[in-house]
Amino acid sequence: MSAAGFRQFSEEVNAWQPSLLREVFQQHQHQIRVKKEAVAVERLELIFRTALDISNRQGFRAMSVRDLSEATGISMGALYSYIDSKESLLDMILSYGACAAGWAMRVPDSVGSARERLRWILRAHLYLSEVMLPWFFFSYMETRHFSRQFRRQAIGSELWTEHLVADCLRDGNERGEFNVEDPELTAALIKPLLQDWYLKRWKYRQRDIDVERYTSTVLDFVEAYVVRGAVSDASQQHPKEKP
Amino acid sequence: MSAAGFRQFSEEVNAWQPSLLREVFQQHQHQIRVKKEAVAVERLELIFRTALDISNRQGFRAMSVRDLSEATGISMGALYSYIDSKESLLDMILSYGACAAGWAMRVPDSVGSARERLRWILRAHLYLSEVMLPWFFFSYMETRHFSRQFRRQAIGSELWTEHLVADCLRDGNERGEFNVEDPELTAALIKPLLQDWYLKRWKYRQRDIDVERYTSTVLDFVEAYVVRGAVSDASQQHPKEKP
DNA sequence: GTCTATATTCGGATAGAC
DNA sequence: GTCTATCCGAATATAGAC
Repeated sequence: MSAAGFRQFSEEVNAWQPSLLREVFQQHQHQIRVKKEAVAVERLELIFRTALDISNRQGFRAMSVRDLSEATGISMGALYSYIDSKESLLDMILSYGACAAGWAMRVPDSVGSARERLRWILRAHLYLSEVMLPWFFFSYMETRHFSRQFRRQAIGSELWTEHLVADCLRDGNERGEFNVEDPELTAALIKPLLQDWYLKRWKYRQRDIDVERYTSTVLDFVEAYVVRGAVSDASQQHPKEKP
Repeated sequence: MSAAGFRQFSEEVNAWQPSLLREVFQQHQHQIRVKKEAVAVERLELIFRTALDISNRQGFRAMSVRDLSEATGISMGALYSYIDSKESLLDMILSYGACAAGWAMRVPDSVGSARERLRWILRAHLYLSEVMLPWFFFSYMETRHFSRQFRRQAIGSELWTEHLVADCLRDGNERGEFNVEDPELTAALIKPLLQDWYLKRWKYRQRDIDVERYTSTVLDFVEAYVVRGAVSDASQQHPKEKP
């Protein structure tokens, strides 16, 4: 998956959505009484989208299945033939997003410089969270209410991104591109900069800051710290963003 | 309020707790049937502490008043003579924390350099959130479930800190201490670095990172960006932390 | 596959004895 | 001021007709 311009990234992800939904349907067939894939996938998309929307305003627990029924226009009875329980709805929503994220965040093998890889990772994370904003917000805010199993999963994915960044920083240190005293702690500090984009989306929307502007500012912010005092620092003090 | 060492800061805040509780009691007397201040203040402290604890694990909405009754050892009936309703409990908890925050974040007039003022603000915010961790976590996570009125209040206080930082950055630009292209956006990016401390406390505890270590890393991180290319940059490239 | 109607559980709030 | 017992509305989940 390339992370060049946001427009292109967004189109690539959206082109994948249908096959993601089919995968979720197949993985959860034992919880879904409806058998026709075409019908189910269409309904599931509506159910997930609506559930995320309501949950992100009121919280998942506060969303009654009745609310969901009314908002989707699907009756209580029918709804319960797509979901086994409210818990299994949560289950499906989570694996839906996790599938998408796992797929979109595959770092390409093209080595390149550590700096370029760092940019790729941060950019991909920000772009992905913009495309799947409701899911990212939901996942962050509801994690602590999950069952043990799901919570572990969510925390694991939080740490996974962090390790990806930390590895990149260590690599940059070795190559003389970066000069980072504590790569783990630095990676930990970079994470909330990525998360703020989907947690405070309302604020950035109000201020007319789009995802590309935010991304390039974060990259600047991070790079100022990580290249400070590095061997190849002088030549790249104020690098132009390469799209 | 000084923000020198964390220990000292913490003691100063804790010395104020009793009078804060008394103030909350007096402000909410119309919702509290119990009249003796001494009794009420002691019980309220227990109620708030326990409510924050349960809410931060399960969410405020998921915490039943029965849960709270059992955890505090106060019967349902007695509990309802301290709170008018679950909503008014929320009300009291919020003003309790807001009082404390408003009091502890008064920036001292001693001008000093912009850099020193920036340090003071960030440090005070981090230290305060460490002392009142449960309240900060609660306030962040539950804001979106609040009623219109409380939500405005919470958002206002989010923006207030941000403006404080933005002003400081603009001032630093004028003095030639900083070189920040967009003070508002930069302040917006600094905020999540402060918030991560109380949102992911478990992670930092696991890694044995204490509040002073975290604070000095954040200060380094932020300063690398804001002083980059500033007039007085050269002389202060790698400043030692002054306690 | 979808609907309406309902069984059952749970949580907020109160009454009234002590 | 504190307790026990209870009311009542709301939410999950299901039964059974179409």
